[in-house]
Amino acid sequence: MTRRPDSDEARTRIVAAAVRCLARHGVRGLRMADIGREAGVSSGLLYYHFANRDGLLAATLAHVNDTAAAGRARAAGDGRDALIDNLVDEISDDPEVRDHAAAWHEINASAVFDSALAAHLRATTADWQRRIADGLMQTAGKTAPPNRQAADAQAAIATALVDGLSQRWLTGRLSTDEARALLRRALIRQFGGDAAGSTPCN
Amino acid sequence: MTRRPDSDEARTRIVAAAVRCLARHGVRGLRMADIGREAGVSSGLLYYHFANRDGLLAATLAHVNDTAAAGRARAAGDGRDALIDNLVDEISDDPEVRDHAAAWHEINASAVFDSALAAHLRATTADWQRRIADGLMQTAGKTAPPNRQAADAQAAIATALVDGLSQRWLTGRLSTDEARALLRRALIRQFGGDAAGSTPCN
DNA sequence: AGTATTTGACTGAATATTCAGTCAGTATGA
DNA sequence: TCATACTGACTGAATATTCAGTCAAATACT
Repeated sequence: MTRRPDSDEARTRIVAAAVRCLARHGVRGLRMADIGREAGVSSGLLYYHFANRDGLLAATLAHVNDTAAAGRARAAGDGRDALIDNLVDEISDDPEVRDHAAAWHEINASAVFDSALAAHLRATTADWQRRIADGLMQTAGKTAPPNRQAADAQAAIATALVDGLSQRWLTGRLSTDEARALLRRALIRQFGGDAAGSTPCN
Repeated sequence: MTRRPDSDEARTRIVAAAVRCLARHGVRGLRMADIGREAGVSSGLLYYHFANRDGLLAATLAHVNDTAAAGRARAAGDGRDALIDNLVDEISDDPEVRDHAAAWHEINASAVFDSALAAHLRATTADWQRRIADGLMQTAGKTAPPNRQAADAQAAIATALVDGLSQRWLTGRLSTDEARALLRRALIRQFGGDAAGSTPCN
């Protein structure tokens, strides 16, 4: 706790500011000067901590990615209903949730043209899906024989649904309530009772 | 092939070039000079045909939209299976389909921070969903009472699913075959009605 | 202890770069 | 000759990047 200005702390503040800017203006609207202002730091310091705009962007995206993973990890609750609630809560009026969703979508969009980013994203998504598939396996026993492959497929579909609907929501094509209701409905049907994975359709 | 009054042809070439650039580099990587080069035309001509970058972008978006709508309209076939086939074909190794999907996703991503774009997108999406809901209504009679509201919801979910999975595919998190299989599976479950019996797994 | 020296986070004005948009001029067909 | 289609060098504003210099804390020396 020395008084000396702490390099790490500033770096962290910069990345946090960049996340906020990213959520508000997108990758294309991300200005170094804005980030500096938002972080309460000079523009020069950005270059002290990061090689250039791309470097800062990469760090920012990595941070969002990590935050996503962490947030999903802490989400608790047993059973299929809790699982669905967690997923539905990825869409919410909470500004923090919205910012996070916007940033996440920016990463997704950028990853189409950035293979390094795509690799990170692959890992995070795999993690997220694994967590859901695990949840499904634990609850499946009650209604159907556990089937890992089916659970994986359902998890993949579920996360894609979350992303697809949350994009509709972020672009104002669906209200928060509509998006949540549709997502819940879709998830219930996907995870739903009909002897789950026992029907391998392919 | 008259030599001079080529205005329309050049305009078309420019838009086509813009679509290609959009699919390759995203909105954020879209440079007027690049579009000119790609179209084999001077940068000045872009401004002869379009008011500014936004105007060209709007025309490009409209073109992608029209192409999408046209493609979807021509896709014929009755019944739920044909409907599902059409949706699954939004994911394909055909380079044209891939470019189109990439452009579509860029538009989606940009629309989060651009309300004008969002308005366009809202209209196109509504169109797409209506078409699907119509299809569902026509086939629903056989297994369930037609219910417009339910059909609308299913259509919204279906298109979100297409977008969500196709993003996974564009970022290399799913192969073409995986994405198509998952999408088909999800749609069957979604449309299948919980009157599950009618689920032909093809 | 006190004082000199070094370190490194940090600033912001100066400079470089990028890119949408312009314009003066050329070529072509009617 | 007139209008239209077109060119590409150029401009300027917005942005990214650099760098000489400041200052507080850490360290070394007496």
